[in-house]
Amino acid sequence: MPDTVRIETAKAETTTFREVMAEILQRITEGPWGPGTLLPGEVELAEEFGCSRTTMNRALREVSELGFLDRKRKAGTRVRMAPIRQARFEMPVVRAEVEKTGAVYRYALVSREVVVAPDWLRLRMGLKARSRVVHLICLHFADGVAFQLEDRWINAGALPQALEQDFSEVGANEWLVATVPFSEVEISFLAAAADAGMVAHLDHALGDPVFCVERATWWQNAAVTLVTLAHRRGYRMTTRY
Amino acid sequence: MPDTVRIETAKAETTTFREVMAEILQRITEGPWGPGTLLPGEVELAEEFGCSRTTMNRALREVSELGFLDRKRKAGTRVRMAPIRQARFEMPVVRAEVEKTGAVYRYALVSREVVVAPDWLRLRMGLKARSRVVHLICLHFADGVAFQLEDRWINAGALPQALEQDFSEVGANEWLVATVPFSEVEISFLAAAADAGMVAHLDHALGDPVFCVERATWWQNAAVTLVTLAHRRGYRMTTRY
DNA sequence: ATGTTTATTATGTCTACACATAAGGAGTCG
DNA sequence: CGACTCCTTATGTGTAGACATAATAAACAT
Repeated sequence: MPDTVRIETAKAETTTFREVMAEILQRITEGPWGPGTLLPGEVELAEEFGCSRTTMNRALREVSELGFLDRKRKAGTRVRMAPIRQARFEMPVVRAEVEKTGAVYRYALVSREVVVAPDWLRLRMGLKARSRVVHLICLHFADGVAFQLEDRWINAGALPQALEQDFSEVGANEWLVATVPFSEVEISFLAAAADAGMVAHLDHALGDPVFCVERATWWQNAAVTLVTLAHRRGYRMTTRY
Repeated sequence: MPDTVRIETAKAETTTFREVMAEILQRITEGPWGPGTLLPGEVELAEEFGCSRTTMNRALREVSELGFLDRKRKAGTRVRMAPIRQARFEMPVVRAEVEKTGAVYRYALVSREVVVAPDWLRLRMGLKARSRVVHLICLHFADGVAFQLEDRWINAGALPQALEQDFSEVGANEWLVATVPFSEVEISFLAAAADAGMVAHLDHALGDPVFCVERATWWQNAAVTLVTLAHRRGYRMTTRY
C-alpha cells in the first residue's frame, strides 16, 4: 500500500476512527480541505486511509456532528462554509448544580394557585381558551442563600395530576422529569430587568440585570410547562469545549 | 422467536437502531427502567430486541449521548439518576445570524489600539507580564441598526499577525476563524448592566440589562482572544431540541 | 488484613459485505 | 419547454464475527 496515510501507533495495526477523525479535522482546519470543499466518497477515502468504509463512515459522521461537515446522500460530503461552533450547555437539575459546588441545597414553595391561563400564556404555549393552569413560584437555595427563583406554569389540561400535587416538598422540576416522558423543549437565555418578585426573593435591586432561562416543554404537541428561572446576581452560565 | 419485541413496520423486516432507541427511551421514561437501573448486557438485549449487537450498541451509545445512560466497561449500562438535559446552542458567525433573518449585514470598526494587557486581562487569560494585546471595538449592524457590540482583545504574543491587520474591513471573528485552527473555547452567557460604551452604540440606557456572551479562546495552551459580545435590547438566544 | 496478580466480563471498535434510501441527472414524452 | 420516469450514485444502516480494552472480582501472596 504505497499511498496509505495510515497513522502508525506502537501497538495498533488498524486505523481507528478517532485517528481518521483527527486527520480529517486537521485537513479541514489547516489542510487542503477549505470551506466548501467536496470531499471524495467514503470508499475512496477508506482506501486512502487504509480502513474499512464502516470506520470511515463513523469518522465522517462524528465530524459532521461536530458541525464541520454537511452530508447528503448522492450529493456527497462537503465542508461547511461557516463551521457551526456549537456550545453545549448541560442543564442540570438545580439541586445537582447547587450540590456540585459543595453547598447545601434547599427548596421552598413560595406560592401555588390554579388559574385560567392569561392571554399571553395561551398565545405563548398554544393553549385552548379557558385552559386551567397551575402557577407556581418556587425558590432554590444554596447554603441558605437564594440561588434561583422559579416561575412556572403547568398546563392542567395535559397534566391533570398537577392539580393534586401541592409541590411544597417535591420541586416541580423533579416531579415533572419523573412524570412526563421525553418531550420537545425550547430554551431561551435572556437578560431581564429585576421585577418586584425578583427583588423580594433574590439579592437584586429593582431594574438590575438578571440572567434568566426560559424553558417551554411540549409532549406530543401538547404544551406541558413554561418556566422562567431567574438567577442571583453575577450568575454566569459557562461551558468549555 | 416468542419473546421478541421487534417492532413491526410495513416494509422493514429488520429492527432499526432508531426503533431500538425509541423503545429504550420509553422504558427509561415511562417503563420499567427507572433511574439507577442496571440494564442487561448488550448481547442479551440484542437477543431480546431481535437485532445484532452492533445495532444494539449503536442505539445504546446514542441514548447515552442524549444523556440518559451511563456506560462503563465491565460495569455495564446504567440509567442516569438525573438525566443530563443538554442544550446545544449553535454559535453562528454574526454575519450568518443577521443574514438568516433576511436583514442586510454591515460591519464597522469603532476603535483599534495596541496596548500592554491590563492586569485583569492578564489574570483572565493567563498572559505573561507586559504582554501586548490588540484591543478592538466593533459594531455589527442588521438593516442599519446596531445589533451587537464586540469588545475584543487579541494576544499579540500568540498572534503577531494581528498587529498588521487593521480590521477596518474584515471582521475580527472572521479573520480569526480563517487564521487560527481548532481551538479550545470557554463560553459564558451572562446579564450585565449597560455601560457607557453600550449606551453609545446600542439602543440601551445606562444600567439596562444587556445579554452578553463572553468567549475566551486558546490554542495549544496559549491564549488567543477574549471577546465580549453585547446584544441589543430584547435579544434572546434560543434553541429547540 | 493488605497489596498484587490474574481471570472474567461488558463495552469499544474494526472488518467485510449487503441492501435501503435519498437525490441528482439523464432521458423521454407531451 | 416543462413534467415525468428511470437509472445511477453516495450515504445510511443492518448483519455476523473478531479482537481490544477497561474495570471489577476473585485468587493469591505477603
